Amino acid sequence: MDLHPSNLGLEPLGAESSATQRAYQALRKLIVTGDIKPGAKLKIEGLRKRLQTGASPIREALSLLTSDNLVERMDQRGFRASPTSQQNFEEILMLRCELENIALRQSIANQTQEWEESVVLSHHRMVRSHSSGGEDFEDLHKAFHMALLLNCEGPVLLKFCSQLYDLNIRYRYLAGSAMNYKRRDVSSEHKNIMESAIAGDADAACEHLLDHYRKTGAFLVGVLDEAKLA
Amino acid sequence: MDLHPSNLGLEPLGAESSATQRAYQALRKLIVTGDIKPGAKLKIEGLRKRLQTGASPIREALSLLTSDNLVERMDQRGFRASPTSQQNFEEILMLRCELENIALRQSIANQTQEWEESVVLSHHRMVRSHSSGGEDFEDLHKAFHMALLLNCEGPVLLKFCSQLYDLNIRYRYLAGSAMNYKRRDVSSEHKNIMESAIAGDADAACEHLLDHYRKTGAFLVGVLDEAKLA
DNA sequence: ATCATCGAAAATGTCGATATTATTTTCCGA
DNA sequence: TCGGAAAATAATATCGACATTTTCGATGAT
Repeated sequence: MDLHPSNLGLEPLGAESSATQRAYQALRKLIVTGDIKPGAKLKIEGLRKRLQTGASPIREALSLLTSDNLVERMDQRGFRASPTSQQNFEEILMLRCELENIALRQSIANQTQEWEESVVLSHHRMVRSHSSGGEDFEDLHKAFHMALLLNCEGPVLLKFCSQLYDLNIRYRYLAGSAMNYKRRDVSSEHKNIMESAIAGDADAACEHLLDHYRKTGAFLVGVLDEAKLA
Repeated sequence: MDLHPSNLGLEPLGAESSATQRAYQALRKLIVTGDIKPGAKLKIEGLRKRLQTGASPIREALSLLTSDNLVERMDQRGFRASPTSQQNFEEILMLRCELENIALRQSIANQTQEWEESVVLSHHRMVRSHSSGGEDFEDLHKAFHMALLLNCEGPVLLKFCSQLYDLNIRYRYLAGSAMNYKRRDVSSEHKNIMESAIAGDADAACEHLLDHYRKTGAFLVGVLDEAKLA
């Protein structure tokens, strides 16, 4: 019964029905992963050839991405990928902490068996992909974090969280995607979050979650600083 | 130097440059004010005639509105105005309280002379329009509330607040726009917020602000309940 | 009489072309 | 030689037409 298509970016990416959806997903990925650099101009003609589709779907996809804060529209001068900055990163981090704190507490308050199981399952899949060096780790990582929140019964809140996740992960790709997770022991952090959440201890779960974000954040600021990004 | 066009919905609506912008603003207004009813199907052909423009601008405008949560896209079945519900209203109210609380505190923390003046000015304009029964009261009311937050130096946060404001005001129109403000003494609430903010008292300002929202919210839930909306 | 299936009508999504607008290059004058 | 205006170039924004999909209604069988 879910009529909302651009749901949370967690659909099976394989066979999208409309060309617009394909272009939307493809462009989103290109921008989030950094294949299209922050601030880069997005020329319709170039994208048309790159994605093998017409101009209309491209244009609609860009319009959708505009309101996701991944693309900016310059009134009669086309589109460009949203620029990055340390200020922007810190704002995203702050908003993520605030909103996910709310969402996670609600999720835990509404605790059900199905939700518990979905959290355990998504965690397991993420861990398995990580140890086997799976290519889909990033998707599963997002799936895990969203699974934690998904029980909160607030569609708008969830959408904000999903948007902010994508905005944030963009900075991780900028710093080199593999590196971060090898150098930090992030597994135990995930495990702590999951276990506290399942145990119904909202305070502990949120503390672990926000800690996780702030540590990742501090780490990233350091790396990005070296890379002279901002 | 502000390149972002769909800024916060506070631009002069008069002469938009592109047809897409015109359609976007027009459709937004039609939906927010309830001229287009919640859940109504948005047929391209109909809108094309109604707004005197081509199909492409309409489609792009609808795509933009989709990410603003004012329009929903059904994969191969066109668009429709987002439905309303009491749950949705309560979520919006909650998020507004959380986010504006953050934004207002930051605004006050960054207090400057220009900001103070813009708050006073926008308040005065709103009051004047109200007493003279001006047609633009709703726009000025939004301008006042946004002016309070505008100093917070967080573009994403501001955008969220602006979006939530529009989602919220939609419910007020649903209940009959004039009625609400006549029956409640909202003037003193506004005044309290403004004076506390200018005085630099963040705690008091936020308390007044959230109180203002919660009172309006409770009032609206009552009215909407009678109207058997949700 | 009810339900399923088929067909007609309408609406969506997509494409190619065109006019308008921005950008770059060139050329002329100071 | 440098600055600025004007033409040339490129890119965007918009339109109209077409193909595909959905929806609604009618027909016919059980």
